[in-house]
Amino acid sequence: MPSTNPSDPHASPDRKASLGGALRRRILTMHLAPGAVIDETELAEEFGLSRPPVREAMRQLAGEGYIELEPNRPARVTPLGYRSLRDFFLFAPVVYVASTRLAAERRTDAEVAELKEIQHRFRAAIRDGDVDGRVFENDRFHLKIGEMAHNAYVLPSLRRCLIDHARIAKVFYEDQLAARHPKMAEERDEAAAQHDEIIAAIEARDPDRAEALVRAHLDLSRRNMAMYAAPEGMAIRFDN
Amino acid sequence: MPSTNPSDPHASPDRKASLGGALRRRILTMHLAPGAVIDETELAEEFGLSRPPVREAMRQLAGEGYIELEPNRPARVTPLGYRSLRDFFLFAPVVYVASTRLAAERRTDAEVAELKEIQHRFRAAIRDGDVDGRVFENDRFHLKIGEMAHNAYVLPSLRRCLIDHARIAKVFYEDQLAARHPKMAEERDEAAAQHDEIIAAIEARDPDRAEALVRAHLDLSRRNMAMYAAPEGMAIRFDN
DNA sequence: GGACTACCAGCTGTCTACAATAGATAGGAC
DNA sequence: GTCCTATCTATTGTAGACAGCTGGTAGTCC
Repeated sequence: MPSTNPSDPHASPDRKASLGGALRRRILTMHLAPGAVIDETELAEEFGLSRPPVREAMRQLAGEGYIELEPNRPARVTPLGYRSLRDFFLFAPVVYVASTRLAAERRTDAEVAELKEIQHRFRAAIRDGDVDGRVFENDRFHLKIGEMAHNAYVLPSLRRCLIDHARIAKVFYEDQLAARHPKMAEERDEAAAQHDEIIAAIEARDPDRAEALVRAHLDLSRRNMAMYAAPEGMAIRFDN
Repeated sequence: MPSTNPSDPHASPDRKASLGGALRRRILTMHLAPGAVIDETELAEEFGLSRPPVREAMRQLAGEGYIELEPNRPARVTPLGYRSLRDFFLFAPVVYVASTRLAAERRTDAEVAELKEIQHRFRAAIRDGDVDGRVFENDRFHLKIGEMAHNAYVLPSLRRCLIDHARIAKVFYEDQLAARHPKMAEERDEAAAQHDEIIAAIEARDPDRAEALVRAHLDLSRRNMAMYAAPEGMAIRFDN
């Protein structure tokens, strides 16, 4: 019985919260691939729980959009289809702009400080070549801005977008060919620089500038994704 | 044991779906007031279920924003504070406009037909003075438009807004003093007429007109809410 | 008389065991 | 040989019982 083992890292007092956090992270970083089936029994054993609390956690994750449930069928990680990309770039700007504008108007000093800490960890992950950490801290960064908006409706909307933001980004980052592309390093640095500018605009309580910056930030992602999904043809001549 | 009673209306094959639907409806129509505690045991008995499936349903509802959960504390219906009104009218236009524009671009004929059916039931509820039915069908109407947008991110965002749209409207409609106000009947008819115009714009695949209409629709609600929350002073003279 | 403490009731959280359903596999019929 | 069908297994869904926490109450001490 794994739960009786004191060295088990998951035998902590709140194993359920641990389960939820772990599942979210695995889905965001694509360690659980879109469409992958999730076995209740397996998770229960891994976290030293019985199935009912695991099932509760699954329901919650389903409500948040991480997984999808069908009756009498195993739970599956929310798929990420070709349509997701289009859907995302249609709706995400709306949510991100609303979130960032409100954050610029309503932020507290303590929140700005916390945002800077997240950005610090984000830059550290880039420096260390830690792709998962980079995806995760980027998620935390935008989520924190959503919290700073202090609006009960913005935050859940943003959360749903961020799930697929992270997963779309991960697809791009982990592609080895794309990773070697010189534009890749450029994009990485520019994204980090944009984060700094967004922080500055929010700190200065300047919604207009914050909006312009976050639009540019999303546009950078969008252009990279387009380049990745529909690259230029290879420079090969068939004339030898 | 209520579940063994064949005449029990809740002993249907899918009691859990029934539970979720009933709870959502009760919360939308304010039969479960904001902040009200929800007793698991009570619900389990009412729907002829044991507590685990009830708890699962609660988690799902929490994820969707209907209720709030805290550890070792009873579940509570999501509160509806003075800030909710402001938050709602700040963010709802953004979501409704996105939803309606996309619906106008992507709708199918079958969906338009279904939307007209919902509108038919909405008008019937108004005619019959059925306040709960009016609130519920209005919710269904806007939700259907969200489905017609065929965008995985818009729909959950809209869902969260609609929960409080229904509840805010219910506060207004059920106020007896406001109900007697002559503006009330006017607003009722105008809202229904706007629904018809929105349907027409979506059917005509005209996103711009649909956007203008839905903005006007929200503005009508907003003005009424403002009037309700901050009415003009009473016309009483203290001179006798 | 007021305040602190220990007990107690009720609820939430969890576990084990059982029932029901879906998919897979093997057997038989055409 | 192919298709259909029936059984069988693995997984999901549910029930009932137990453990742990919270809040209230009553009793006692200062």
